[in-house]
Amino acid sequence: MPAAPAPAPERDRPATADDAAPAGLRERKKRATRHALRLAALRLVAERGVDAVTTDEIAAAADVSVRTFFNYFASKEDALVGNDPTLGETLVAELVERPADEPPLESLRAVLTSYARSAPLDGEVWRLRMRVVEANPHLLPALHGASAQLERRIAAAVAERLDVDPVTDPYPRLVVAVAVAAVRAATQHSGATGFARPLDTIVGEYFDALAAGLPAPPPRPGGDPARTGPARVPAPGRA
Amino acid sequence: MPAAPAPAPERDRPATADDAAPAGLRERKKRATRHALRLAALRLVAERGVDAVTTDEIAAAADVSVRTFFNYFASKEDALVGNDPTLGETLVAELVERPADEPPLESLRAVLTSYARSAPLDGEVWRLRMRVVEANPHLLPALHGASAQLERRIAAAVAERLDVDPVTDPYPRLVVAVAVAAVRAATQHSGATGFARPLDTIVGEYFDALAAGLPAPPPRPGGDPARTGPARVPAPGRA
DNA sequence: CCTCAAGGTGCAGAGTCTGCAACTTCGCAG
DNA sequence: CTGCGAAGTTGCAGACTCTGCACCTTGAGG
Repeated sequence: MPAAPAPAPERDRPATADDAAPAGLRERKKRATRHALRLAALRLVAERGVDAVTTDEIAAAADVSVRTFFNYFASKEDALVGNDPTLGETLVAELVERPADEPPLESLRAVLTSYARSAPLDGEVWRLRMRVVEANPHLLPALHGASAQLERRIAAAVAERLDVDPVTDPYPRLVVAVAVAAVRAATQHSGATGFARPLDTIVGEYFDALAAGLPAPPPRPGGDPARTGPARVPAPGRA
Repeated sequence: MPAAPAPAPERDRPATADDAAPAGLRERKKRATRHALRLAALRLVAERGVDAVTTDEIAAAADVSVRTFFNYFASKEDALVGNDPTLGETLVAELVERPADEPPLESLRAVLTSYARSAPLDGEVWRLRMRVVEANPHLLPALHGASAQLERRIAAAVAERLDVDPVTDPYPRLVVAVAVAAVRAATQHSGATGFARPLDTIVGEYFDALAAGLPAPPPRPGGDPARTGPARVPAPGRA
């Protein structure tokens, strides 16, 4: 099933922004600091729990002042579960390059699988993040909230592509909300199953399921009560 | 067009929990205090903005101590955008009463439209909430996050109904994430259009769109560039 | 009445986060 | 290579959020 016939080109530059873009020294240092802070936060929290780690300690671990920590992240939670600030524009940029007549769900599929392909580059962050959220469920709201601004931004872009009013027309909001929800579900699934299969594959399958109208899963095929296969999305793919 | 043929019974007791359940004096007082606090918070923030209102002032406006405020809400944001703490169990309770062989998306549709029917009972809270979030976009993450715990709880219930493993099986997470996203999108749309049409109708339409695989909207019917109709979801309904 | 438990309150203290005013470092001409 | 402006870092003061704890107050039920 990962043998998708590549329905569209989708061969751009993913660019997670944590990417190794060869920029000036300043820019590189900034990225490094940001990354160091995030990693320090995640590592500390992973071993002690959210409440037992202060911004003081995180900053110290990354060798910067607390003030600097707050120059990079709006809050402790942001450091743990926040998205890269450039992600929104990156995704929108990829979106506008999709063929204008492509159905929105299809465009989003392309853009988001592309994202899912590049995101896990930063393996440790992902793993830690999932572990930390699992261990501190009260971070869940923050995790979900992290994509809120993103969602709004992308919905605006979709509205523009469709040439409809972004506030009164329901469609862009809906597709984007649903698409982002699917990506989040995929991410959680990926984390819950130990990152066994590539994230973009899972995201692709979820979009298949979406496009098929989320059909109910096979109604108890055999009768084995402990059915717990690795991952089995209803729709096999629209290849 | 809201003349939906009522595909399923869905005639239970919605019960928003801000419901007027005739309980003991203690219980009534608690509800009243909670409501007073929420309302006070929303009103103050609506006119001054989030950062210009302190928990002190909110508590004062509701005639309780700050400490009590925090007994009711985990944070200022929680008071503004948080869900009622009983909502999760209420929804799950309704969910388990759906016929066992009903497709999950259908069950969720029933439960969530029912919720959408009862929620707007508390008109002022809804209106203020939407207004406040619109005026303070940095609340958006909190708004999205508010349903995170809910989502997890419902997904667990769906997994149980389907008798699959809630952590390794992707389906429950996906349907629920998507369904909740649809409800949120509907809520936002409803707010953005001045609550012109009943929320449950909108939610119903969104579920139609979901079940139909989120088809692209009609590709520019005439050619009028300023097309801004009241609300026009692609799928007319699967009646 | 009387008692118990649930809820409300005040206080102290830890921690988060922001504005401001230096100070240091990078990028870029001249 | 030298110097200047922009960008980034830092420390500090201070407002605010949130929690634990001990002590009251009040509704529920004998």
